[in-house]
Order: sequence, then C-alpha cells, then structure tokens
Amino acid sequence: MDTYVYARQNTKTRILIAASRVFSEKGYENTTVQDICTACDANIAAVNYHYKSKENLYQTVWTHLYRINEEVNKELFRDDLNPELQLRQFVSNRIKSTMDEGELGYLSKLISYELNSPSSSYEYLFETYIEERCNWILNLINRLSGKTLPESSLAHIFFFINSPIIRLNDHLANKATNDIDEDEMIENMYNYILGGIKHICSTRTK
Amino acid sequence: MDTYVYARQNTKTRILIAASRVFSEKGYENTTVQDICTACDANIAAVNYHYKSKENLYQTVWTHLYRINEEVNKELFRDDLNPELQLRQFVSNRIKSTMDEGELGYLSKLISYELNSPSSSYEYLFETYIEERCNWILNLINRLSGKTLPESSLAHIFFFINSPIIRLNDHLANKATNDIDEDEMIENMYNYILGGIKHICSTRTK
DNA sequence: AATTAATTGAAGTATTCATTTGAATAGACT
DNA sequence: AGTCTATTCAAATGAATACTTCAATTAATT
Repeated sequence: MDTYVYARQNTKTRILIAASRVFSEKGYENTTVQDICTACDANIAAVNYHYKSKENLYQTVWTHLYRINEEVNKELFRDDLNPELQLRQFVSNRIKSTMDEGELGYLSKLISYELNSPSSSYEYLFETYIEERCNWILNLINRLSGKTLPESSLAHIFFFINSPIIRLNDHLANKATNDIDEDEMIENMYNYILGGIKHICSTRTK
Repeated sequence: MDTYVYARQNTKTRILIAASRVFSEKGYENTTVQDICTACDANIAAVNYHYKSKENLYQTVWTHLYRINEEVNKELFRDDLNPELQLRQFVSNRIKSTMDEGELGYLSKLISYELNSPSSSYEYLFETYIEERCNWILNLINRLSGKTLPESSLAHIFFFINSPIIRLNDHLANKATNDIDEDEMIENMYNYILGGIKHICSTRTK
C-alpha cells in the first residue's frame, strides 16, 4: 500500500501551472495540448474538459501570470523616479525575468513570444496586458531624451530598445545559462541604451 | 494566334527566381512548395524533378543569392576604412536591403529568418555564409571601441546591434512601408549604436 | 525515328493536433 | 447499498498540411 506524503493538486490547477511553464518555454503555436498534459500527468481530454479549448487555457494562463506579476510591476512601472534609475530597473527586471527559470519569468517570455510571432489571441492580449507597458516605455524614453525628439525617432528608439529584449529568449537558448553574467549584461544594456539615446539627442540639436 | 514578345524562361530558372522571393518573404518553414510553384506558374512536381527536394532548392537559393550579393559585399566588408564610416555603411546596407523589395534584399531577409528561427539547414548555412559576416562585425566593434572591451562585452554589443536588424523584417511587416523614413532610421540606428558603444567604453575605463 | 528530357495531374504517404466520445471510476449524499 | 455527479481515461475522429512519387503525356534532341 502506498501512502502519499502530500496530496496532489487537482487536475485543473496542475494544468494551469504546467501550461504556464510550457507556453512560456515554447510559445503558443509550438506547444501542443499533449505537451501540457504530459508535463502535469493529466489526460489529454482534461484540457478541454476544464478549459474548453487550448486558446482559452492560454488566455487563462495570461490572467494567472499577470496577477502573479502585479506587485512587482506596480513597483516597476512608477513614474515618479528619475528616468535613468527607472531605465536601469526596467532593464534589470526584463533581463532577470527572462533568465529566471521560475514562475516570475513566464510572463516576460510570453510577451516576447507574442511580440515575435503573434498568436491568434494577440490583439486581445495586447490591449489587455501589453499596451500599457509600451506606453510607459515610450514615456520613459521621452523623459530620458528631455522631450526633444520627434515621434518617429521615439518610435525608432523604442524599437531599438525592445529588440534585444525580445530576442533574449532565443539568444539564451543557444547558450549555457552560466555562460552569461547577468549583472554584466544588465550593466552593458543599460549603458548601451542610455548612450544611444543621448547620442541621438546630441546629434539632433546640432 | 498568340505571338510571344519574349520567350518564357525555363521552368528550372523560374522556380529558382520565385523560390528566392518567396523564401525571403516567408522563411523556409512557412513557405510551401505549392507557394513557389504558384508564384512562377510551375507544376508542383517540378520542384522535386529539378531540385530533388525542397531543402535542396532552399540551399541552391542561398548559393544563388550569395553570388548576386558578392560584389556589394566585397565593397561593404572591407576593413581598411575608418570604423565609424564602415558602421554607417553597414547599417545603411542592412536597412536598405531589408526594405528593398528586390533581389538584392533577399539574402538579407533570409539571414534574418535563419537567425530568428533556424531551419534544418541552419548549421550548414551558418558555416558557409553567415559566420564570416559575424566575425567581420565583431572585428568592427572591436575597432570602434578602441579594443578596450572584454570578450563578453563584445558579445553583448554584437547582440544589441544585431537584434533590431534581425527584427526589422517583422517590424516592417506591421507598418506601411511609406510610414518609415529610411534615411532617418539609418541615421538614428547609426547614432544609437555608436553612442551605445562609446558610452559602454567610457563607463568601463572609469 | 528513336531516345532523352521536361512537364503534368493525380494520388500517395506521412504527420500533426485539437477536439470528441463513451465508458470507467471515485466520492458524496440519501 | 444504491444513486447521482464530477472527473478521468483511452481511443477515435476529423481536418488540415505538405512533401514526395508516379505514370502518362508532351517537347526537344540526336
């Protein structure tokens, strides 16, 4: 007779947890319902039973992860600090959560996946969870540049900043994680962005 | 009776030309043999007859496009100019060829696709066509920084520079092409990169 | 005319995957 | 014990996708 040390969570929860991880590792399209069920030892029919559809499960995962990240984000996305400091915190947060293997990094990875190769839920997800962040970043760039830049340049800088962050996932996939000094990368990215913005501004005012 | 003003190219050539375009537009995985054949009005079986397999056709396309780009590249990838000027030329070349709808832009787009989501031919293609460029860029960064940076920082900068270039394709897909001022973007990216590198160097030596 | 090359339409083969079904099981409650 | 309900399961389903092969026809070459 087996005696269980602790009771297993119910299937619905197990699916949500496993789905969060697997989706964040492989993105929506590349994740199969089977993957998720294998990961949490659930039957293949359980997803549709508990969540109606794969897509609906995916959106539920977003809500779940968003809630988990809410406190961290509330601290991060303030606009009452000096912009340099905020940039550093932002960079640090994005790099750390991308490198993080745990739950807190999942949302970050999902965002990257959606921006890289949008799923069928993209529009909804963008409006609900992503747009707000984008505006915050645009605003930050504006403050960093002393509000001297035209809209088009702002958009360019926004794109320059986000590209390496979005690609970080793929980039890390090709490296041993301990190959990369997290702090050094944060430091470098922060300086790179700051130097880039300042230099664009300085050539503009000439 | 129809009289043809000019004779149609033979099927083998038509396939190669069409494949170059379609692969560069959609990447290897997202391109179907049917897409290519529709684009050049060839029968679906012709690809396998003339090129043995889709994968082999894909590699042939690379050789073809590489040859076309050889002269341009010979001019671009010199190492006897001052590094700032070379950086500007490099940025200009990459942005222009990504925005270019013609044959000269195809290789650039294929490279981006491979770096973004490697196909089954990735290893071969990297060794044969891509690696050389990477080393040239690394060398350029080294010269721009006055050779003061450790290997790891070089790698970071390499990553920062390439990310927006790699993502440019996807980025443009979401915009009307005339929404973007090519020259302004070149100017901004050049300044951003240069400012970024210099700033990293200046904080290092402190 | 005979041989070889190129082209074609259709069928073949293989794979992948989300979803459904219907039976089996376990637990709660009467 | 028996009934009811929610859950779990293995298997099947259905639909899509796409590369490749083949046998037959047409065109070109020798």
